[in-house]
Amino acid sequence: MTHTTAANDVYLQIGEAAERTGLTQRTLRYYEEKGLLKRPTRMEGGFRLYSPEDIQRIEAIKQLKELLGFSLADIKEMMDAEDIRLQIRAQWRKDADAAEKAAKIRKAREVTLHQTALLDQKMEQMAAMRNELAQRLENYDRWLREHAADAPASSTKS
Amino acid sequence: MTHTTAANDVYLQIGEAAERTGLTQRTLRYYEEKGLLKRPTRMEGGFRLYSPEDIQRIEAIKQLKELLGFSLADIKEMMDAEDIRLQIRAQWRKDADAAEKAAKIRKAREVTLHQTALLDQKMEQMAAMRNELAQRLENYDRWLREHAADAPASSTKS
DNA sequence: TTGCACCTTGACGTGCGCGTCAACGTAGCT
DNA sequence: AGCTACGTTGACGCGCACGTCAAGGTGCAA
Repeated sequence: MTHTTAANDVYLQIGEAAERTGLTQRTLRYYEEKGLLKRPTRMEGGFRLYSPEDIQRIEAIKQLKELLGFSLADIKEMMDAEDIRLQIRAQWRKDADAAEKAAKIRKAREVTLHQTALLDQKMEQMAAMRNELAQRLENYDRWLREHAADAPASSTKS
Repeated sequence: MTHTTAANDVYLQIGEAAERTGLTQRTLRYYEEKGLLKRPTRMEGGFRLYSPEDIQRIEAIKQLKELLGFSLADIKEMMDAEDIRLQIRAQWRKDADAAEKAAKIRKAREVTLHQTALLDQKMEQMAAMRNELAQRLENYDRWLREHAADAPASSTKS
């Protein structure tokens, strides 16, 4: 409330955007530089203004990177596919060439299919891993239960 | 069969180990240098000999890295925990101090619990993502079905 | 219009995860 | 003993994903 620019607007300057997404300003500029983010709208003087959609996109990127460990190059591919998707939705009525639309959609479908396959593979492996860990945990717990009273003279607390 | 060292033995030199695991010799040495792999047994002249267990461990590391995108530092933590686990199993009978064993086990349990939590979180997010993709796929397919006959004069095959 | 917080674009620095030589030793066949 | 493939330890290089100044412009309140 002190002197924050456009306090009631939903558009965020880079500082606020960084804070909200948990990234740094440098990172946001870097993503933009690498084509992961489109150039956001600017104020008169050139200050970046991030729309809510921009913020969403940033958080999507963050997830893909931190959660799934994809490289920025990988993510760019995905985002490009996503862009095509949105582009399709935008041009839904304007462009009348149905054949071309079908081609685009098939392309998008293919990419999406590939992504789901990758995801499925990862999830499968993770599930297997999780089972191993769970089993391990059970073993620990069982041992601790069985030997709960065996300790000779250790302090009983903690 | 040409002149491969100890062709009938299960122990592998670094070249073969690299080939089997799909990593490079440099990477294997690097992992060893970083403490991710224990120093493997050596031949007289200092050549590394990887045991089947070593190979397994290498492949575990590879999975954790490539599949889940963990950093080598993260993986080292996990492997250290795993080492403690194996150490416990090895010293099962020798060391009689039950209290100490319990402490180790509780520590290992804690680490394992943390790992499962991380995994669960990741899996949850991935499942959500997968749903989005699946929905998208459905939309594509539906569109393609609905507009299958709409195309003006496109070839009917494919 | 001055002041300060916030922003801009370079440009160089940094840690990770290796790649890539260089110089040299070893294993095993002949 | 010699040849050659395979290995050893440095040490420097590299691309990625940013971190970190530096030098300057912008926005807004006082």
